[in-house]
Amino acid sequence: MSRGNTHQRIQDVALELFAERGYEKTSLREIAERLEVTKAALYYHFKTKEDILVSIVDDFNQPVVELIEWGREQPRTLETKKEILRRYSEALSRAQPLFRFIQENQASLRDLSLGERLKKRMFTLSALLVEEDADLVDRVRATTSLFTMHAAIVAMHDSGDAPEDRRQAALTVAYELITSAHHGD
Amino acid sequence: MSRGNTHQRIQDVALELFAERGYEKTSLREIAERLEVTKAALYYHFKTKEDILVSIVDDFNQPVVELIEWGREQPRTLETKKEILRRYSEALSRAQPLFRFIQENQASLRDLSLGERLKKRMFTLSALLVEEDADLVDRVRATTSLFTMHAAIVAMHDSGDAPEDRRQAALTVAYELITSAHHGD
Amino acid sequence: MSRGNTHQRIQDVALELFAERGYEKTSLREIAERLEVTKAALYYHFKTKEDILVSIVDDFNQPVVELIEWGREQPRTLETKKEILRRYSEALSRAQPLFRFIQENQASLRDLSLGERLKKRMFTLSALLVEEDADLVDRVRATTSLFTMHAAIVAMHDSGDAPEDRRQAALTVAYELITSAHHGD
Amino acid sequence: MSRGNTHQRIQDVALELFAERGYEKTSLREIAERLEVTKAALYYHFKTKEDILVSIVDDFNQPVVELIEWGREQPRTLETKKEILRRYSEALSRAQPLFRFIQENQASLRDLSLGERLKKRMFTLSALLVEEDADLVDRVRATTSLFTMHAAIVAMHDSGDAPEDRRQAALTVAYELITSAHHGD
DNA sequence: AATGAATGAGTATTCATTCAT
DNA sequence: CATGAATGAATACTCATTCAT
Repeated sequence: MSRGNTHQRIQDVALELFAERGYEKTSLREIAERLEVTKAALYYHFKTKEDILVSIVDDFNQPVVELIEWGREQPRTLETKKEILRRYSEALSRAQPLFRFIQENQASLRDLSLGERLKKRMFTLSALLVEEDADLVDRVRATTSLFTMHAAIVAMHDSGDAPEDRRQAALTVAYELITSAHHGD
Repeated sequence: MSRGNTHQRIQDVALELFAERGYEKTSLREIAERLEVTKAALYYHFKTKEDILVSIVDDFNQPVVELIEWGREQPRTLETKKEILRRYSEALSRAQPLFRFIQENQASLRDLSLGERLKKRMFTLSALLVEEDADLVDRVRATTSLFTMHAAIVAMHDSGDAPEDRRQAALTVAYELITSAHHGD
Repeated sequence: MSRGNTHQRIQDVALELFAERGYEKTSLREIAERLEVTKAALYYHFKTKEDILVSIVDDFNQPVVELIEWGREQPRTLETKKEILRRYSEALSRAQPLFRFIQENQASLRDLSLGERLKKRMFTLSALLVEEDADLVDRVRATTSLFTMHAAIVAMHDSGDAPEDRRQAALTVAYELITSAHHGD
Repeated sequence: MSRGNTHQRIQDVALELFAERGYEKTSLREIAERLEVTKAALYYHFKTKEDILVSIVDDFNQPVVELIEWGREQPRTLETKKEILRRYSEALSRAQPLFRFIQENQASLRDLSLGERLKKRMFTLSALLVEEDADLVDRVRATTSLFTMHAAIVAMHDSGDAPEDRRQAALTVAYELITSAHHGD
C-alpha cells in the first residue's frame, strides 16, 4: 500500500527473530513465514541475509554516531560526561531489542565486520568519558559505566524491576563511576 | 600414548574453536579435522555436539559453584564480599577462553538450558554481594561489580594492558562498588 | 513440460522404490537420483521422507474409505458382503504395488502411525463382513476372506497365473468363507 | 558360566528386538546395550548382523523342514493334509515372535536371500495340501489355509481372544478350505 | 513486487564393522 | 571371551541463494 513498507516490515520481523533466537539460528524461511511472503521476496529487498542485519544495525547506529560527534565537540567536563551517559542510556532504552541482540550474538557479529565496528564505537565512546592520559583504573571505570547500563537495562531484563527504574539506577551508578574517574581518584 | 587422552583433547580443541568462531558456526567436521580423527570418533566420546559443550562448561563451572557455597556460609561482611570478588576474578582469569565464549555466545547457550543455569548462577552470586533488602541502586552496584570484571578481563582483551593489571584494576573498581552498596549508599 | 509435475513424479518413483527395496532401505538420494533432481528438490515438495509415503498412502486410501462408508449404509445381507469383497478386490488390483509395499513393510509402517490406521481400517472392513455377535470362527472366516485376496493377488504374484484369474479365484474362495460365516455355520 | 550361553542370549534378545522394532531399525548397539555387553562382543559370536538373523531363522526353520519331509512321505489323503495343518499351527504358535517378525519384515528379508528361501518353503508346503494337477481355485484355497493361520495367530494378535482359541478357530477354517479343495469342489 | 522451483554445499547423527589388546 | 577406540560410508534434513516467469 505504501512503498518501502515491506522493506521496513522485513527489518522489524528479522530483528524480532534475531533477538529471540539468535542470528545463526534464525533462517530466512522463518522470517518469510512470519511475514507471510516467500523467501524469494526477501531477496528482492535485500541482497543477503547479512545485508538485512547490517541495514538494521546501521539504522539504530545513527544516534550513537551522532552522540559521539556531539561529545567530541564539547569540553570534557563532568557535566558533558554525564550528558553522554544520559543520552546513551536513552538510546539503549529505545533500541533495547537491538542491544540485547548485539550483546547475545557477539560471536556471530565478529566475522560480519559489524563486530569490530561496534566494539570500536564502544571504545571511542568510553574514551570520551575519561582524560586522555587517564590511568588503567580510570579507564576501567569509564568502560564499566557503559557496561552498567547494559547490565541494568538489558541483562537485568527479568529482575522484576520497572525498565525506567532500572535505567535511573544504572545512571546513578554510572555517574558515580565517572565522577571518581574525573577526579583521578 | 593414548589413555583417556582423546576425550580431553576433544574438549580442548572444541573450546578453542567454539571461542574462536562461535558455537553454531563450529562444525563437528572442523573439530574432527583439527584433531585428525573422524567425526564418528567424536561420537564415541560424546553423545552430541551439545554434550561436548556441556562437559566443558561443567568442568569450569565447579570453582564458581564452590565459591557460591563458600560465600553462603560466611557472614555477609564487607571482607567476605571482597573475598568473593577476588576469588571470582581469579576464576575468570584462569578460564578466560571459556568466559569469553560464554559472553559472546549467549544466544546459542539460551536454548541449550546451559544459558539459564549460568544466568541463575550469576544472579545468585551477585545476591551474595548485597544485603537481602537492598534497594535497586545497590543491586545494580552488585551486578555491575561482577560485570566490571567481565568488562576488564574479557572485553578489554585487546586494550594493550597486561591481563594481571586489568584484573587488579577491575578489582579496585569492583571493591568501590560493593563498598558503596555495603553502606547502603 | 512441468506443471505440478514433479510432485507427482516424486510420488511415483518413491512408491516404485519403496515397493522394490523397502521403505527403510530406500534413501532419498536414490529417489532423487532416479528423478534426476537434487535431494533438496524433494524437500521443496515434501516436508519429510515420511510425508512422501503418507501422501502416497492417503491417495490410494480414499477408495477403501469410501468402500467402508458405502458398506455402513447398506443392509448387512450376503449380497452386500459379496459386493464389498468384489470392490475390495478391485481396489487391491488397481493399487497392487502399494499393497505389496504395505504387506512387506509392516514393521516400518508401525511407528509411522500409518500402521495403526491401516490395521484399524482392515479391522473395520472385516467387521462389515460378519454379524455383530458373530463367534470367533466366523470372525476368523471374515478376516481370512480379506487375507485370501492379499494372498492371491499380492503374494501369489509369481505363481505363473494371470492376475485377473487370481483375482477371480480369490473372490470365489472369499465368497465361500463369508457364505459359511453368514449362516452362522 | 556355561558355554554357548552368550550366543543363545544374543539370539533371544535380537529376535525380541527385531520383532519389536523391525530388522533395519534395530541396531547392534541396541542389542548390545540390552545384553549389557559391547558391540564388539557380538562380533565374537557372529560374523555380521545378517548372520545373527540367519542363525535365528535357521533354528526355527528346522521343524517346518521336518514337517515338509514328513508330508512328502505320507499318502496325500485328507487326513495327512489336516495333520500338516495341525502341526504347522503348532509350530506357528510356538515360534510366534519369529513368524510375526517374518510377516512384518518381508522387505528386509527379501535381499537377504532368506526371503526367497522362506517363500519357497511356504509354496512347497501349500503344494502338499492339494493334488498336483489342482486348478487355480484349489491352489488359492490351499495357500489361504496357511494364511488363515497367520491371520488368526499372528495378525489377530490383539483381538482380545485367547491365543489357543484363535489357533483352534483358524484350524477349523483351514480344514474347511482344504476339504473343499480335496473334493476338487 | 513477488513467486515457484530448484540447487550445492553443508549439518548433526547413526551404523555395521574392524582390530589391537 | 570380550573391550575400547576408531573408521568410512551413509542418512535425513536445512540453509542461503538463484533465476525464469
